[in-house]
Amino acid sequence: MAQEGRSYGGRTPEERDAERRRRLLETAKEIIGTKGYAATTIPGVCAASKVSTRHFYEIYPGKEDLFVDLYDRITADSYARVATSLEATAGKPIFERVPAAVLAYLDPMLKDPRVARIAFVEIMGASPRIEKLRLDYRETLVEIVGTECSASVGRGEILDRDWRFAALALVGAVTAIVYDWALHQPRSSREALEAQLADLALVLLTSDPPG
Amino acid sequence: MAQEGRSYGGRTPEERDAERRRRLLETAKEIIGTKGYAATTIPGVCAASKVSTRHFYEIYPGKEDLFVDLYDRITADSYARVATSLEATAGKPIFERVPAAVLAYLDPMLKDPRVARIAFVEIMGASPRIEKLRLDYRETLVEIVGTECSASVGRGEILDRDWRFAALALVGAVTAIVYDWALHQPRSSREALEAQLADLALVLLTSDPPG
DNA sequence: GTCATCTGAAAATGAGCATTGTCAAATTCT
DNA sequence: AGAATTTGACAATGCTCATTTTCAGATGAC
Repeated sequence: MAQEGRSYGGRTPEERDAERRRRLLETAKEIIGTKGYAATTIPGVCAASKVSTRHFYEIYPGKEDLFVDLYDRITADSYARVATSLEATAGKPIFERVPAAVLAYLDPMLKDPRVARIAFVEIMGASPRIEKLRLDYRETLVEIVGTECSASVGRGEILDRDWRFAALALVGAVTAIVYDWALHQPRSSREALEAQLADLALVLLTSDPPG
Repeated sequence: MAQEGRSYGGRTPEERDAERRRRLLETAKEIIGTKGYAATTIPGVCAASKVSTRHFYEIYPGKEDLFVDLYDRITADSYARVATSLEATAGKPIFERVPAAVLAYLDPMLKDPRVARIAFVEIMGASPRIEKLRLDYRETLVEIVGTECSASVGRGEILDRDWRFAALALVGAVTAIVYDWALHQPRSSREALEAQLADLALVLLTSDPPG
């Protein structure tokens, strides 16, 4: 019947909850990004993040929900970067906008191999709900590519083509390459990789289609 | 102490074993390719394939081994097709060999969406052992691409480039596209998709690299 | 100071399998 | 026919978690 609690340790209930959630997400990133989702257990995450299982279930309905929250935040971050990039390059030619947007999206994965593993590998086929989430998010990406590129076609910059096909190719290729780069040691410099990725994006989205 | 058994039902022990293995593999393909590896249980596979769990453990040490066997066979099949295709097009220009080999590899996945799901999604991050298997197999593919394309460079057909990067891009792109095609209904004709995939392979492996 | 609330740790519960063992019926060999 | 082997169904075991509950101590409100 407790309406909503009082302060404790100098923090409001909301602050305490947010702090626990932050620790859970940080630990989940570490464990899922290192051992994989299948090898991740709730007691394990709770122990490593110093949050009791009781508090865990006050925050999340279950294990899957923690993963969904984590993936949502990773994706939202990347999408926000893409939006910012596209705004920043508004009015510029597609040959500048596309590479900038792709690299903006990938920045979190290039900075942290755990994020790359979560977003590109662990997310796949983890569960029906998570798989649907992944495909829905990807569809948004496909639409963004289609919208931007179609507009560019209208401006006479590039030739029209099957944008869904091209977008899927780009997403698949970039996924495989970045995950491989994040895993391998030694590896080329981030700058070199980014130059290759920018070229790849241009080839797939802007160079004249065959046929 | 039984050395090795006698015939039963008109079949040798080896034949009976092979028959059970065949049923297990067929059922595993159906269940893993439909519900996913995470949702697959040994009792479930055994019931659906009419093999008792006792016999299952006479054939496989455990659950993971069935999946490994299935994936091994799927991969071996595709690799054999690639080898056959490359032999059949020996001496021909790279612009013919590459598309033919790529489509030869993909034939089993284009014929059966369950195979596409297993080879392209369920295999990812399923377990450390299976993930290593996937990456090892992919490395073989990367080497084949590198070998064939470098030879083509030597013949003056195409320009040299980072073949590992190009091969990973091709594998990643093709994976995403074929899985998407296998899942979506309605979908374009297989012929149309194959034409697009062939173009994609040519763009990534043979068209002049930027820079 | 006293009582209600909040906390972290740990124990308790329960479900879902993977894996092993049992056994009666079917088949083969001699 | 009779002994030995093989089979398939099913019961039994045990383990790994997810999820719930307990509880003694810490903290805040008044």
